[in-house]
Amino acid sequence: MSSDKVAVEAPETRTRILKAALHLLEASQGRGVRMSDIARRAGISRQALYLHFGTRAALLIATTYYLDELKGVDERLVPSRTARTGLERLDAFIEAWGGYIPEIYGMAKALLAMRDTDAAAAKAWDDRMQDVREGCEAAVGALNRDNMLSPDHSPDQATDILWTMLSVRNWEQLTIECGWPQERYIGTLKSLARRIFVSDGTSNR
Amino acid sequence: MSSDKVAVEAPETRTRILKAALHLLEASQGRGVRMSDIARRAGISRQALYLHFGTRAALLIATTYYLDELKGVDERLVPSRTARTGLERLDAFIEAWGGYIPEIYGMAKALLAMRDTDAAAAKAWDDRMQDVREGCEAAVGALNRDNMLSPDHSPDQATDILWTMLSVRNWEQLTIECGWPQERYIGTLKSLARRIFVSDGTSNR
DNA sequence: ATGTCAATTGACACGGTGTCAAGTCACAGG
DNA sequence: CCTGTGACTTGACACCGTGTCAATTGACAT
Repeated sequence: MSSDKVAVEAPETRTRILKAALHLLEASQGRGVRMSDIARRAGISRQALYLHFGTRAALLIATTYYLDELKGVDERLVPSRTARTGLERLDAFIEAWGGYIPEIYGMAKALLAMRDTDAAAAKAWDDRMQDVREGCEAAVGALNRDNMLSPDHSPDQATDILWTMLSVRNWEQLTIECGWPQERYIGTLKSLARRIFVSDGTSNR
Repeated sequence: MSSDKVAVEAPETRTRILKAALHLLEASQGRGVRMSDIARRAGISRQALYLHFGTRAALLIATTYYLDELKGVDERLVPSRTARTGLERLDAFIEAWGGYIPEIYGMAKALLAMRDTDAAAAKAWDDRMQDVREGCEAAVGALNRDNMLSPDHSPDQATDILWTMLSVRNWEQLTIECGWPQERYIGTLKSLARRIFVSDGTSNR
């Protein structure tokens, strides 16, 4: 019925490619996914891939944006942004980002692997991480505004520490290498963050 | 004077190779070091490299052993092993390992990059990290024996956390990306570890 | 009929690792 | 002195994965 242009039969090659890339990256934890694999799964020739994305890095980067859109990063951050207290904000942010990591892990891993060799990939990754850092900064700032930030750390340093704690690598090490279930990861990180950043004497539990 | 076999003129090709690899890995932070680069710097042909090390991974792995020997890892760990209290042991271990990281960073980075694609490299890296983990376990155990381990964490979980805190990646993020000087890295990690693992009420400073 | 757009096929360049064959050179022992 | 032997050299080549190019096809629109 409703005709607009092509639709239905050909779901926009470009998005078919992105879906294929996403699926493969997820399935293989980001390791060993070649352009030809993605092409095959998208049902096109390897060369046609390059008609849409000039470079493996470009495809990977486009896939991250697609993924964000798909998973609704922004909405997930609403609880954090609307938190009333600094403590709530810290918890909400850890929950949101910490819960997002496993969903993007394959992508992240692949992009991270290119970071050392490809400048565009490096920039894309660093931009993303900068966003996360801003989230950390905001949480630390909220804590500070509540006079709850431990005097042991300046806001900047606290941001550095929180940002590092919440890195994809740390998630990987704790869940995949140490075998922690996701809930324990989230729970422990929340409690560690409180213990580290929230000043003593004032409610620690 | 003293003649043993060859010596002086030909410093054992093998070690010349290892030295070359080491130098290049250090100088380039482990990125973009090719077999041909190492060969050139060692003053031999690329193919001759393969007479000594069958594989890039094998060469990298041999280089880590050489590096350990050169830098005397074992001696560095003596203060940690001979510490009288758990607290001392924790501090000494953080100082020893945390101080070792910058010296092996280039190597580590190169090995880490191969980890995802090369099984031998993965095993070598994981073995090394397992050693570090044992150091963490020992420190946590000593703390526990002193009844100083915070009841918030089981020894196993505490080990996981300490091990993750002390990862090369975290060192990289804090010093290289956040620009922390090495002393601040060591100092902050020590204080974080105390804050996290040492039970409240009993001496925190 | 013409043009254009998306895609196809096949071929090829490049960079890096790893392999192979043949040759050189020095130094040993009979 | 001749003959190994071992370390090394040179040159060529295979394999992989990325990226490029040229020629072709088929569908759709004008």
